[in-house]
Amino acid sequence: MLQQTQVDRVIPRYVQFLERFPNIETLAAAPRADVVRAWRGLGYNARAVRLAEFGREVQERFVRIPQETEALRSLPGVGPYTAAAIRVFAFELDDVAMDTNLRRVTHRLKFGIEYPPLASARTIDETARALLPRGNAHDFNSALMDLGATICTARAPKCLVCPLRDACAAAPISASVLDARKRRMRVAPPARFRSTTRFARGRIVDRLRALPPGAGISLLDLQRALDADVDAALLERVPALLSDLEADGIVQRRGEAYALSE
DNA sequence: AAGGCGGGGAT
DNA sequence: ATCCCAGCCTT
Repeated sequence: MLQQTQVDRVIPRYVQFLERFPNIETLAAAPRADVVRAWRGLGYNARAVRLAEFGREVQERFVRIPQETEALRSLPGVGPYTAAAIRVFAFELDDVAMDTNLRRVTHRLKFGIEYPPLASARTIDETARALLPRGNAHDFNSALMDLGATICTARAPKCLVCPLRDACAAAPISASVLDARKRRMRVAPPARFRSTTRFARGRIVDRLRALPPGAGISLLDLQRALDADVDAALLERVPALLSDLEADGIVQRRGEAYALSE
């Protein structure tokens, strides 16, 4: 849930999710569509599909969630960050969970303002590892993430109250300078969000999620339901979007009707 | 290496 | 209005 989604918005969903799926056995036994339904409001619905698969594969291949990086990485939805996060926060092992916060904090601390980038991802990672205190990875990761989320923020960092100010290569950062450097790097202006396929996909899945379990909806009815929210140009592309969603394992076609994939 | 994938809070 | 978020997977 925390992959590209802010902590404050995850917490209530996470609590609800654990009520419905309190352990890996329950998750493994649950229909995929149940997991996708429980995911409402979180976005990036493919993560729900991967989590459902994660549950099944853990039970099938490992019984319990493994601790080794290689084994974790072999599971669906588990990349470099998530594998390290499980090791650090669930198992108290020494590792670096390099998320967007740690990346930004480390860059600023050791190399200066991150626009333009002054170090490769690999170098950033090695730099953070060199700072990791043995036996205190949980505190280390937690502290730097919180620092990044509250003080060393992406937009307007609060260097004046930062405990690392004196040791920081970037401090004090002026918000306007940060903005200017960032703008200088920008290439093409992004499209209006409501006219993106991304928006339409989200509306489609949300409509299917609202269906009674087991029920489906025809293409025509679906387009009718989306008419108020989605541009006409995008409405024509709903069939293609449904195919994409089907390929992603989110949607299932049943004859002329569409539903969440079981 | 680049592009796709959501939704909502913060500024 | 725009930015950004405890990334991952596919091409």
